[in-house]
Amino acid sequence: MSKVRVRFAPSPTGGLHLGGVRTVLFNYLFAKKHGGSFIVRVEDTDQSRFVAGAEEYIFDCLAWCGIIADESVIHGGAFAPYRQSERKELYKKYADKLVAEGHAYFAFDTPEEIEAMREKRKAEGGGSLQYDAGVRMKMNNSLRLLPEETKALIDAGTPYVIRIKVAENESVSFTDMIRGELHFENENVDDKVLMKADGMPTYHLAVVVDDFLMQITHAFRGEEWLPSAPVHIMLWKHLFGLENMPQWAHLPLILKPDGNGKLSKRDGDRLGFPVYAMDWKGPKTEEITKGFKELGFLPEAFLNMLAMLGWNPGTEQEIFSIDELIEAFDINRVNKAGAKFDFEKAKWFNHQWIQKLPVSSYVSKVKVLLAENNIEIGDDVFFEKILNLVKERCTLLSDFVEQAAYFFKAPTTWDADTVKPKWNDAKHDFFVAFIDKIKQQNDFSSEQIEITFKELATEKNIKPGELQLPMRIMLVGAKFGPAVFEIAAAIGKDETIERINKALEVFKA
RNA sequence: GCCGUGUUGGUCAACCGGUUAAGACGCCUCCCUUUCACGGAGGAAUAACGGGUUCGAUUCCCGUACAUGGUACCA
Repeated sequence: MSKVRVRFAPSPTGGLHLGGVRTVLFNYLFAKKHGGSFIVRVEDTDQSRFVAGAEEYIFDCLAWCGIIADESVIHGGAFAPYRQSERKELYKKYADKLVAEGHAYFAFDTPEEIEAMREKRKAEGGGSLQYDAGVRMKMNNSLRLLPEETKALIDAGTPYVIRIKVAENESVSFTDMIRGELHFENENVDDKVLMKADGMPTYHLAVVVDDFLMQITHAFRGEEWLPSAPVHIMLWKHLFGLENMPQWAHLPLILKPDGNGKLSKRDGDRLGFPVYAMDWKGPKTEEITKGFKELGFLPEAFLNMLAMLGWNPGTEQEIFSIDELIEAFDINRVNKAGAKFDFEKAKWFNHQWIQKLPVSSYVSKVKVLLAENNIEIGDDVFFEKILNLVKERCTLLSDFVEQAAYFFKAPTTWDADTVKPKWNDAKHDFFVAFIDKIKQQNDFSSEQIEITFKELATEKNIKPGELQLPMRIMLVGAKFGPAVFEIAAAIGKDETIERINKALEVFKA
């Protein structure tokens, strides 16, 4: 086998959704696994739907995921240009070749005429509504027209498209890496438009030409392309030869969690989770759709979660780094059926990765989050220590804001309902005495604080347990966080005393 | 309508003719912890339906149902 070359070919018409990222991922894993190259080209043949900024956005998302293309618009490479709009002439050449060899033809039909044809076929009760062998000799195209009539129309500047001429009484068979042997009867394939009236190719022509020119060996794409695969294969046969065709892999869809159907942006809005890798601002509405990145996902977790949607290693391992994924990935283990997206499981992956990674790898991201919430953090060493103390309570990076805030800022509200009903003078006296004790104490380690605390409680004849919760409320303000003595040790003696005193006043009132 | 693809617990899923049908998420119970978590131990919960083939089908074949994708001068 020649060197593996795979490609991801996004259409810059919107955000990069889960299905898109997973397609990239599988492409990337496969390429890296086989020491091949991963190239990103841009499918912008429909200029009317092209969204400004979408192309940059896609590369930003890939960069966040740590996926770097070997060749692309921004990374260069031997097969530039990578934008289909810049390769226009190339496609035309191949389309003309197809016409010259009788595999394609000019069609002058207006949209109205085609619509009329469909209505007629429907009325006649025929199953198919396609522009195919059954009707093409009744349409306004170069197959039915005399050569001089065709020429006259073209010379007169009549808009036309080029359509593939699907051979009659034949069939197409091919092997899909995921689905195995597939078979299509030509009578079910219609004469797809190859070149549009504006001179741009359709995806059908462009994908084949580009895959050939860019020497793609394995083509991964969503399952929604399966029905048009026969057209692509015919094109390969006519243009470049089946022996040069890449191997196909049609990936299963990512479905919405409730009900059925392809996951869409709307589902995310409705169910409250992101479907885009990063924040995406709609071109018209200016409305921002939340991304996994901004919600507080680690790219490692995001990729890990996506990889396990539709693929599994056949072992019980679920947590994979990108390198481990490359090592373990096997296209034969990709499932055929679509997978429903489960946000709870996605969060679980993120929680796992927050624990697994050293805090140093995400400390700067958390720092930004705290800064956004006006929380001053001290030096980095102390900050990382705090992160280690609270990380097991964090599912999203944004959880660190609440979990770490009280280490840097004294509480301003206290969960009084927890303390007040059981509050009494004896407890008040305990804390006054406790302050005196720790004032004299040089060793302010959590262990020593705990010893002092418990000894004093025993002395005062109060169960330590009954005092720990009030102490927590004093330091944190609420019922959460690591061991109280750890917190006290972390914030230091002075701050601890200050917080206890402050709370004592509040509880008294 | 026509064509394609798919169907193991609520979700992700293993098992590719013989299993008490793994594991994970979520849910429930208990333990740990006088906080919240983590962790530990348990639990409930699954092969769409009907025919074949076979000594034996969740596994193979055929129907049906359901779902989903395509049926654009969108990708």
